[in-house]
Amino acid sequence: MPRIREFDPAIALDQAMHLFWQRGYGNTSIEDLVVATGVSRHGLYGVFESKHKLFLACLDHYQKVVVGADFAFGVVEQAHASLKNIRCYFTAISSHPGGLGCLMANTATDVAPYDKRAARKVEKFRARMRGGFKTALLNAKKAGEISAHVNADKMADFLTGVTQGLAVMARSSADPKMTANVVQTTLACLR
Amino acid sequence: MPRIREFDPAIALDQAMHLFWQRGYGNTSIEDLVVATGVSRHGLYGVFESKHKLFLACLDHYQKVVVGADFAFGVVEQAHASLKNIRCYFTAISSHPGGLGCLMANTATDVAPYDKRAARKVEKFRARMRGGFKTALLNAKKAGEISAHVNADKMADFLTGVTQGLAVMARSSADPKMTANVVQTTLACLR
DNA sequence: ATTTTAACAGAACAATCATTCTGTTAATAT
DNA sequence: ATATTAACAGAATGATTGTTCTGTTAAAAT
Repeated sequence: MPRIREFDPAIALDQAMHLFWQRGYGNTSIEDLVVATGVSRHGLYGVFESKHKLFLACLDHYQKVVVGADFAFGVVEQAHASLKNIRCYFTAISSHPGGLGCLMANTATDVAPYDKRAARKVEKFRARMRGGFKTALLNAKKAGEISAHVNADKMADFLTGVTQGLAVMARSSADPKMTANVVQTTLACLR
Repeated sequence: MPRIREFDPAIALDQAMHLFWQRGYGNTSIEDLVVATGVSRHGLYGVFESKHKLFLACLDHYQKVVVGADFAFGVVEQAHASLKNIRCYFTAISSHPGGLGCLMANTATDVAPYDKRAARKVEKFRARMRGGFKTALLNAKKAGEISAHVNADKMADFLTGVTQGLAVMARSSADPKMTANVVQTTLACLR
């Protein structure tokens, strides 16, 4: 009996995510979201409840479609990923000048200190990266691609930390040569 | 003839800096600054012109008193600094759980994408770090503390990048063990 | 003592924020 | 056809934002 919804929540979520990624939580108003999604205030509130919950949903969506993409960190999370995949990942993120950085890293500095739920998602995100790197590193060790003396746990933490630094650099338009040097030196640590 | 100012702009600047560091630019209102500094709106505007200019002044102040402190990056910038100083610096920032991160790194993700003047300060800050690290690395090479094959420029870029990653981790309350692993692995790269 | 100057406290301002409300419209079930 | 349901567009709301304005007060120069 009810009137049918004229917008696709999944598409609106994706558009909202890109806006939050670009502008950050605090710099994005409901009006901005209305314009970007083409959905009325009432429509957004009806589906997502509040700006805050919409944002949290965007964090999950980001991890699904951006982080997990097989041209992004997804390449490291592939089954049987090894050194080649790690190199591939770092090469990919280093060739991304004038970028938006990483929504999770932006959230870590922006909203995590004020928002426990966002903070938890950031922490889970880091755990995810550490896990992905660790598995790939163990595979690489098994294949003899890296030294047997490498501590996979420590190295995974390290790679995760470097990734966050690269995200900050990308968002603030660091010199691409500097980014390249970070990546190059990081990969050299894996020998 | 005029009435004399009842507050010290230098003290107000320092207090404002700590507030911006803690809360970020967007999450800090003039009212917050009035409360924290004990200075009236008119007083703040009379001396600092606008919230934005006050923030920029805080970025400079931060670099002077926090970054340059000799228990912080200042230790790397000391004359004749070498490997020991770099180790000292990383050890110091790793033992800082539940911290505020780095105001410059926060600014890099928060406001730099929207504010050219802040972006320029972030870029200058990075150049400063690279320069400090490079000099210390060259000293360390000369002293035979690190391999002669180390490329000081590249390694300085790398250390700067890692530092930004550690700042993100500190601000979002990453597990101290993870931070320690990042630092440990980074320092191991210097052999 | 009086005038001058600018800092003072805080009200006032217009803009913008997230959120809610109002009346209208469209799709289905009867 | 009609009643019902919820989505629609957009106005209204109250709070908060950065900034400016108003009248008062205090220090120094005359």
